[in-house]
Amino acid sequence: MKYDHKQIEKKWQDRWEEAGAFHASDCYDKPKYYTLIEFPYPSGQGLHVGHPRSYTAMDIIARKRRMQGYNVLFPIGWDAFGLPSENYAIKNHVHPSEVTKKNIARFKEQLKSLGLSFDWTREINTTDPEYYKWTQWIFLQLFHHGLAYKKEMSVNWCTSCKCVLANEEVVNGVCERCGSEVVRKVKSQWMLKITEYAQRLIDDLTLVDYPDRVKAQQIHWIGRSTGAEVDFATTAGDQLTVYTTRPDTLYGVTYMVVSPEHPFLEKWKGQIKNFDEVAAYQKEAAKKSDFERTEVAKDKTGVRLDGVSAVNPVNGAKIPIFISDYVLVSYGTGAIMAVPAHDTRDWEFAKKFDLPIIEVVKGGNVQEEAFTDCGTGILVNSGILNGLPVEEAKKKIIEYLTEKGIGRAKINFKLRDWVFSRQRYWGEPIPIIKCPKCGYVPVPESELPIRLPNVKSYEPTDTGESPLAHMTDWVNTTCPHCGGPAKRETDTMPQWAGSSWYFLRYADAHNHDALASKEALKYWMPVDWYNGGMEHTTLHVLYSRFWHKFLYDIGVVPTPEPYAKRTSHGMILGENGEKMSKSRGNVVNPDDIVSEYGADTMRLYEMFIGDFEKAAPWNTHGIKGCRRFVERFWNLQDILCEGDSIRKELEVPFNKAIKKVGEDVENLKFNTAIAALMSLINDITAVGSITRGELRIFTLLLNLFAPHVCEEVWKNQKFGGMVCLQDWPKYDEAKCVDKTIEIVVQVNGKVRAHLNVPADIAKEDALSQAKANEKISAEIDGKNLIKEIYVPAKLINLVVR
RNA sequence: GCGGGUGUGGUGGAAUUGGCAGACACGCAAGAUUUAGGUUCUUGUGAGUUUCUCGUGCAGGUUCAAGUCCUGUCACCCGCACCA
Repeated sequence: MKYDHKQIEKKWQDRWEEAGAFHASDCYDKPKYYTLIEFPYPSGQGLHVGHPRSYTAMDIIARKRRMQGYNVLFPIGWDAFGLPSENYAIKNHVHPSEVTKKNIARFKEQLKSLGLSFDWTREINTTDPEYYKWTQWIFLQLFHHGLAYKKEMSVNWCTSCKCVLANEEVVNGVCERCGSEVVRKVKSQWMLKITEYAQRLIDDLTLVDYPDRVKAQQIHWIGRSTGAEVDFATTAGDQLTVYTTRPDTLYGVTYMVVSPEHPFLEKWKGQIKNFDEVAAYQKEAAKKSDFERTEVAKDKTGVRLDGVSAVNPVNGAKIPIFISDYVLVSYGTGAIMAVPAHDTRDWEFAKKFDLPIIEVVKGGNVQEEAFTDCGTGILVNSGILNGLPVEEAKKKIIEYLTEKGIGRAKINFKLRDWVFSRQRYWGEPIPIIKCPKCGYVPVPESELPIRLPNVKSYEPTDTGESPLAHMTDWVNTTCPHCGGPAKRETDTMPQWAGSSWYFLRYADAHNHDALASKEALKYWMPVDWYNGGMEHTTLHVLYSRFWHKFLYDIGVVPTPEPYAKRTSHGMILGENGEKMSKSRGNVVNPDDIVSEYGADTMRLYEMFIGDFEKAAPWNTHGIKGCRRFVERFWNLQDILCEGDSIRKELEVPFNKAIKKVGEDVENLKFNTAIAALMSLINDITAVGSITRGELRIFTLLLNLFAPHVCEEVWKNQKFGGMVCLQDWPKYDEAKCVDKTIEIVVQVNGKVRAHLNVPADIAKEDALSQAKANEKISAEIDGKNLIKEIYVPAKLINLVVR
């Protein structure tokens, strides 16, 4: 019999489907296991070899859990709203839903050809009104709870997409998606108050099993800092409040800085003698995009306010106020107290503008560089704080300021609220009606979903309005509150909306009355294991944790966190070690691999390629090794011998392999799990034959990685049923150790001999055998034996002089 | 600058309570089978001046013993970045 992957793979994909082998059961008394992959965006390019890396890994976990007796949910769906489909639609004058439909069909076919054990009965699609009804419903709940609000604000505007971007979508000053320049623009936007959850998003990381690097990145992104607000009196009459993390250095303040956008500047117009200069600087700063602003970061610029100054509240010193773009209006209070002796940026600015530098923490040479160390310094020149270490001084000054009513302890976050509107067509309409009398009125829940109307042109407008704005029939409506004429919101939601809750829908994908039933959520949540890309750490994962926490607070979901465990895979790079991309010409098409070598080989190779969590370059030669392995497995059928059990000589290799494959898979060490199976097949080949019992175990193990060929062998050998529905094999710990072992004998740390001894040999026997060894005795005779090191079952080291 | 990570044969990568560095695979070489081989099988394969020595980015240290622990340093990758 020759191995023919084309015939075998299609056949078993069909049989699994006919048998419903991978359908999650709705009977809730069995233990459940929910494995999740990031549902793909069905792009026009089709599947990338990167997709199957994550999918196969979770497929392996899902298959193993089924064999371990769990009711497994391993679902799939489509994150189908988004710009590429819309742009394609604009260019080719087809409806984005048509494009999406076509792309999904292609993706589906490609995914099915990989033999992934998805439960297709729960397939979802974010662009389906039955689905986005509930995305809109969640938005309404956020609105009712004051977490969705409209705000006039300066936003990131992509000049090419003609669309607002979230902070998270701006990378190095350019649009994450298209790479075009991003500028600031003031627009009225829907915002979501993710900042309200900042602290809990940090705290609850202790409840989940995420890799440290993911936790660290989220914590860093949320950017909590503790410090104090301090009120400074000014000669203009207003109190200028600043935020500082170093209130202990208050006596060292020699000037203050406000951001160019600070509202006081307009208010103080009459008193600022050099207002022309100030206005010119403001204008210059506003023109710069964020990118330019950070590009020139090295050189500090600014203008001193002539006519207004401040007073240091602790020592009465009169201090000048500057305006400079190194202070951001969006963080803290938009103003700072500058302590050049102990802050690098303030130090640079002070040097440039020749401002005094007063040392208040001893330990460095503040005329040479800022001394920022908080651990070792002692306060000096600081009145009531003199002699205190930094941390104590912080406490004392906050107490003092609080008592006097001129300051208070304060916690700040770098995290900003989430800009939630997009001026594009292909997204969920925001279910809000703007009434001239009643303001923003939510659409009644009974009217959901608000469907996307058919428009003639999907082209975004240059005024920055959504294409929906031209649809007067759709836009003009009546106010649900007062019944008067009103207009619909024409902005749509960002792509992140549908993906912020999709894992909930899988629990009960066809429910018409709720996003999912309470019982289904209670049973299936949380997701037990979620694997995805590192690039979503501060986007999708953070956003969906936020939504989930909100839904938890209003009693919709039963768990405070959506994902109990999150892991991340490394990228698959091109053969040249660079990121795969069309422009680099190093893209590998998974279809070609599946067609030439088969899905089983492809799956094995993607798992064998290297450490799952690290990036790995694709290597076409490497695939051959995996194909050979599959064929060697297939050919085991030709060397079958009598017997239904494992023979003595293979007892240890088999027990070891069962143990190792099981453990490695749990730790994402797929590469070494496969290596263990390759070793095992080498052991079998060395023996020259295999019993039915041995082949049975091997097939059960390999089935996780290469399911099709294993089903075929399973059927050929008439083991009964389907291999994917069998029990995971057990091993005997006692049979995982060899009866005789090899002990290394070292002299002065250098290997000099190997001993074959019984595994349970006593220390004395081992030592005397070692010394009796010819080579060893030649080394040690006539020398002083100072030390004997014995590591049981491993090594002997004789130290001589 | 801050946070996270990586550095091992010709190649992808194994090896972590410190205990034989290079598992497994690719590639390469020799041999066998074959009309043929981009097939299969067998054997070999870190380097060298080969009874031995050297070898895990570099320089030190601890230890009987270091890829692994400590100190310093270099290079590269990812994320963030004037966040007070």
